[in-house]
Amino acid sequence: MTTRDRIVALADDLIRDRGINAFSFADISEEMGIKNASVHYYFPTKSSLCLAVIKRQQVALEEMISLAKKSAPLDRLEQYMSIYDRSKEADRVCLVGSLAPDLHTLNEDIRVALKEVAARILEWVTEILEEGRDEGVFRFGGNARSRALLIVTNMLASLQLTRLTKSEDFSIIKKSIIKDLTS
Amino acid sequence: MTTRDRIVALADDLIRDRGINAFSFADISEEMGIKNASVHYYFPTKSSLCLAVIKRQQVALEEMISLAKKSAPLDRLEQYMSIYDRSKEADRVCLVGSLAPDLHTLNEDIRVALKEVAARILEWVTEILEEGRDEGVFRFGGNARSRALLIVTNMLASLQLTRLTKSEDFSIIKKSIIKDLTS
DNA sequence: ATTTGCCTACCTACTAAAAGGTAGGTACAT
DNA sequence: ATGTACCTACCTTTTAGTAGGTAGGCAAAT
Repeated sequence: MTTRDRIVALADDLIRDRGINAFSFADISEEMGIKNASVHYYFPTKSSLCLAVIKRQQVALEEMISLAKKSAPLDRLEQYMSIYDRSKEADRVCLVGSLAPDLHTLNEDIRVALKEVAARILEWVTEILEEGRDEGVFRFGGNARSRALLIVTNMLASLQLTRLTKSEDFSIIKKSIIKDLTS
Repeated sequence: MTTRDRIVALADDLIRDRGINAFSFADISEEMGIKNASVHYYFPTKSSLCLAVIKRQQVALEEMISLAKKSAPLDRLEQYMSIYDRSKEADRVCLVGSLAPDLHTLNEDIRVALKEVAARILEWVTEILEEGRDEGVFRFGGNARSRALLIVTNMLASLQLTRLTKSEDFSIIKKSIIKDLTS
């Protein structure tokens, strides 16, 4: 991994651990054993670093979507949920859930990119649900996008809420979502 | 309203607008037309101010719960949801949803208080659901607490996600929750 | 009745640390 | 000899927080 990639990965981790406004270039440079100015060499501003984190997420998301393309709807849904599994293990929240509360402190570029991510996730889950219903493996009321909104909000907030309640609540939420859809 | 109460109300608004780590004592003192040091007179540290915000939320929550006590389950659920309505109108997120992503930057006192709030909300919604099911007005699979987890996560994240998608999505989510329970 | 003293609710003026960011230099690889 | 990937050494602003002062209200002591 290049230094640049390591910086972005570390920033991503810090943002999802404690929020965009609670980490500094010093946190990154110290952790990496380089100097403050060297981080600025790759990312002149904090905004540019944050944007890189989001763009990376976008790439990873597209990769996951196209990798899952051939799977059955239920498998695809479980793959979607597994994104949050990995976050939960490290007690991180998701990127959208970390940045949305601080949205009003972020510049336009970042807001646009974040909106794209949110829209893409919703689109993907909507697609999975539609296909699942057509195939008869999923049952749910309302249209697929409304159902996707419910599921995405469940997943997003589960990482946040279960920081405060019990960790087991995370898997309770996951199992309930699947059960609701398949029974 | 006393100066002290105005400070707490303003801090609450700022936290839910842009996050705990993106507002300063200067934001408060300027808005109120007093000096930085005067805010410190009431709240020696930022943590103590944040704690006061959470305690205020706890009081408001208990007030709402006891005020709603005699209402029917469906009305009580709608009263619970109306908390988020008021936030959505001002494009604010909820306190738990604002602080949870930044939890690792907060001290123990605050974490404990926030856990209490989260637990109390869950308890209340669980109660409403149980009673609604017993009375035959609500239908849902799984136990009441699991269902409460789903609904609370829906509401918490709806404020965050709909900052990024469309505002109408917020009422779509609300209506879907009610419809799922009552059909 | 007036003085004395204390409390509340601010103020001025400051500090130390941390923040994001910059200018310009260097060492090595191509 | 040019670019890449760092570095040293700054700067400015903002941050949370503090020390100590003051003006007015109240209340007991003289």
